[in-house]
Amino acid sequence: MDRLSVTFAAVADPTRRAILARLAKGEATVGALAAPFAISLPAVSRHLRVLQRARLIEQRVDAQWRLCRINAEPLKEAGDWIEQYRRFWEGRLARLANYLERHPPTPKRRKR
Amino acid sequence: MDRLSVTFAAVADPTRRAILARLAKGEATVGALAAPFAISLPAVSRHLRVLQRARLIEQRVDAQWRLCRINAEPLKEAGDWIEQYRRFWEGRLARLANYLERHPPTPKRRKR
DNA sequence: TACATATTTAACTTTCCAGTTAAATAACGG
DNA sequence: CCGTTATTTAACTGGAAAGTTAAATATGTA
Repeated sequence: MDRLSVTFAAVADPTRRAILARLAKGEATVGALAAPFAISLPAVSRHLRVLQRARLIEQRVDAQWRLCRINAEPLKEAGDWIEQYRRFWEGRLARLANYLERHPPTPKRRKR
Repeated sequence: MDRLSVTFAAVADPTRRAILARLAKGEATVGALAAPFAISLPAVSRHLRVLQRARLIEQRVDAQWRLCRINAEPLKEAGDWIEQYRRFWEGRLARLANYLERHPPTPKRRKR
């Protein structure tokens, strides 16, 4: 899978987004990250592996703890991709599309 | 699934992103959208259903054609979510993180 | 050494996703 | 009405994802 797909897939899960939100406030251990969720620790561990594969987090070992840290850098590329489409949800084009939705141009029949 | 998850999941596929890129240039029929890909028409049809479920496209019927149109509006919310993390990949915080990565602070052992 | 804590790995289940081919549906044009 | 074109639905397959419990691994402490 390409990087962009991996990034988007990683954040397409509410648990993983919540984990990132928590890490935005600072480093945390796996246990601390797991605490708010009703799922088992192995399940969280796997979510972390997905985030790690997407390079959205990094882990550092401190004794028996794994301290997780956010690495938002892959989100830059994702944000850039989305940004391409900004003109479609704002400005002239969006208003035009909106207008056309309400006032369809006479639908020219396609002959062949 | 929540809206944001649905949106991210929809764009986490290169074929679907390519379809959106094509639609950014204007409306297209299902057949025209399918043409560039090496996959069957039913497969494309399902990709379109995923995009439609995410409300990233809309379809309009013209005789036996389904004309697809982009609706980037859901990307706004996705972009906003990503934007929250911008400060982590640029500016002070990113530089600090980078610095710390290179010069780890004396790792204080956790006692208990 | 032995125990407790933190986390991962293994093995398994269930569900979802993307692809296939073949058949169904819908609309046009002669 | 019939054949052609456009697209979807059905039925099936293979593989990946997310969850579970139980066992393994690693480290600090008594």
